Amino acid sequence: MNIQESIASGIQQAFKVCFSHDLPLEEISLAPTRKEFEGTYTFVVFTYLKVSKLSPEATGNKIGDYLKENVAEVSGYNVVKGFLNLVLNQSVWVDLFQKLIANPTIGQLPPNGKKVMVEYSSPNTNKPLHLGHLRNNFLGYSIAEILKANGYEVIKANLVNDRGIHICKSMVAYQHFGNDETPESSGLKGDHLAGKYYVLFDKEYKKQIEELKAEGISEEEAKKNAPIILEAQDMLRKWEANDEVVVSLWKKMNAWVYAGFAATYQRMGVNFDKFYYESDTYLLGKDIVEEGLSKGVFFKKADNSVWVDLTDEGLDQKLVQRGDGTSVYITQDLGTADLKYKDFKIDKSVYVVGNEQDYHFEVLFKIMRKLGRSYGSGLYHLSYGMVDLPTGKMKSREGTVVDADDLMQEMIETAEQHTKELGKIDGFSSDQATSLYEMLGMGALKYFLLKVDPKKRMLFNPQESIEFQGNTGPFIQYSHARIASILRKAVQIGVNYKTTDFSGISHLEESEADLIYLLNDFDRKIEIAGEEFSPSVLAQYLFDLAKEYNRFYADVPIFLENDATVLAFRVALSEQTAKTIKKGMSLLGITVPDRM
RNA sequence: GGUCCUGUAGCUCAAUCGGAUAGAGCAACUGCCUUCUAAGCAGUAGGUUUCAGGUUCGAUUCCUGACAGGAUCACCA
Repeated sequence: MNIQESIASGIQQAFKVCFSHDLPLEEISLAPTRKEFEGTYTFVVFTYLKVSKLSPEATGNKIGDYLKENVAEVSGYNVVKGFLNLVLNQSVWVDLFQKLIANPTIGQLPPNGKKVMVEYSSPNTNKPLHLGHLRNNFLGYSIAEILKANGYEVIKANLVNDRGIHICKSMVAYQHFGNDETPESSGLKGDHLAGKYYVLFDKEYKKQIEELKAEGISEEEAKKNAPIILEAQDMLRKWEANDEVVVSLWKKMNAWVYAGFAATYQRMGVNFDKFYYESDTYLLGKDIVEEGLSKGVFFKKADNSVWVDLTDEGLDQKLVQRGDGTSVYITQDLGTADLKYKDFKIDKSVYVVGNEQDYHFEVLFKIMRKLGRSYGSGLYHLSYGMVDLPTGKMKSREGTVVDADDLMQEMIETAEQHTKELGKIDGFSSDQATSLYEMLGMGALKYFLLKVDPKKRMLFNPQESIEFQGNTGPFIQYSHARIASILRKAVQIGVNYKTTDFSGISHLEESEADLIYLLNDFDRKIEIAGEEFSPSVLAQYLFDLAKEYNRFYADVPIFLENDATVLAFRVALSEQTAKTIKKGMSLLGITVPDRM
């Protein structure tokens, strides 16, 4: 039983004894005491005045007295208005700390026997990744790691959008303007090469529209009849008919793009257990349409099109198959959802997709639940907001995007410059220095994107957003490096912090108790982050932890301590903090250095 | 127009699902390196939580209504 549980059960007893009232354990909630007051946990008594039939103060005092007498961990209390602040015995902290360091699997909850798939990234193969994709990839990777830490078996999946009219646009433009250019001949990364032709297509398309308009054709008609768009549509038909020339071009350009993506993913530090390709899955879902019809979940209209009626759930009627029997977007998503289940027998499925698709996923999930899928209740759309630039929204076709590769490179270069200015690379080999810059640059970028609540849209200012001080990745990385330095010194002068028994310690500094409180909170934060699908919970926690450690570091000189046990305790406290930071940051996909 | 999301310090974000005097970082200003890494620590200043009502011991949080920003409402994906 942990401290909170034993206090809660003490409160339950107190209610029984003092007010002859049965209070269910789940109803008892303890909040951390605010810094200004003495105490660790606070119990708010206002709610229970009807039960106690006493004033707030008297109620608090009565419960406080009972807890002080009957709960070993509680050494004192104070009541301010209706807030009962509980002061814990100092020995509680030392005991708690000894338990923490005895646990070899820090930050890993026991297996829960459940399987979850996290689908993220899901790029289009007609253009390179940009800033928005970075948020998606970092979020997806991190939430997968967080779910693992919560005891799930996790499958990371990437559903690659490798077919459709947008892919054909790049291909048509390449046929026209490519001159057999290749990544090798152009020196461009494959995905950037494909992206170049996607932009060229749009340019030519716009030009043709203007030409048609000059001939007196309406804009609407011009958009439909520009020769190059007709060509792209024709190419899509040929692709679906397995035309040899089209398919071989498609394969060639896709291979370039995949090579480019692989390099980008590697630098991002993300990975996948399973790739799905829309070119394989786009015809799925027809059997589910049949199933839905026979179960009465779907219905047919006069033109033979198939619909689902979600008006009873506050939504509209939604088309799931066209009158001519061809699929729409949601048809294949229905099929893919089932495919994922068939492949892995998953209990839950998380889709990391931007919030512009909120409605789509609401519909998709409602349909799967109506169809009675076993995983229906485990479907979750991790919807995240856009990343805006100071100039407004990013638009790929207008070239106002922040390219992912460029941004990562820039971050790493900034980290290098910053590190050199601080003169911190004495004794580093050039390989070590390079990997440090990479670690810091990527750490800053990932932390920046992950510290914000996913569902909020956020602003990215290339000039100002990336800092290395304050609430940033490098600040936490720095704290880790500081501790690593302490540990090196401890080993050097022979401190036996791993085998010392700390139970004799009778006094703790405030910052030490606060640190233990935070360290003990790690598992709970992992749980919350998992339940809320929010890495930002962990990011915030790690910042608080690093902040608290730095406070301790400034307040308490470790190696000047005369008492060998206390000295060893402080080193052990440092080590536990380092382990927690390292594990926590790894759940965000961020690595931490031993020196910087 | 319907639906959904968001609105907190000059800026970027928090606030433990209704709790105490709303907290951090950046930017500004003051201190602290002959002591374990100053990418740090301590401090000053900065707020009518968009606005108006309501619910109650208590509201940034819940309800209603405005206002502002965004997304979506395709037989596109």
